[in-house]
Amino acid sequence: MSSHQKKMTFCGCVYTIVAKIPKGKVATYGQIARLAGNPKTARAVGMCMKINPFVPRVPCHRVVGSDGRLIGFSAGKGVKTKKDMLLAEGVQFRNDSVDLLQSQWNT
DNA sequence: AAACTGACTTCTC
DNA sequence: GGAGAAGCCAGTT
Repeated sequence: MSSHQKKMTFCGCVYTIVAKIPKGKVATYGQIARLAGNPKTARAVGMCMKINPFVPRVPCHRVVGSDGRLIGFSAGKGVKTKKDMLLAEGVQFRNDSVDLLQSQWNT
C-alpha cells in the first residue's frame, strides 16, 4: 500500500463528515461522533470544529447540540451569527433552537 | 507519558 | 424544565 496515506486523524474524519451535511440541514455533535466511529467522541468533535482549518469547506455552523441548541461558535456575534446563517439556509428554528424534527441531517 | 482542557451527552435531583 | 455532577474522547502542553 502506498505509504503516503496520511494517518487520518479523528478531526480529519470529522471534517469529511461535516462537509457532507446538506444545505438546510444540521447535525448534532453526537451524530457526527457516531458517524466518525464512536458516539462518545462528541467532545472531541467540538474541538475539531474549534480549530476548523477549513472554514468554508467545513460548515461548522451546521453542527448543533443534541437538543438542536446553538452552542459554541465564537465567530462573529457567536450563536447569533450561527442562527442567521442557518436561517439563510432554510433551517427551521424554534426560539433559539433548531427544529431537529424537520432540519436534522437525515443519514 | 501524565495532566489539563474543551464548540458534548446523559443522568439524577 | 433548570441546575449540578459524572463519563468519554482527542488534542495540546
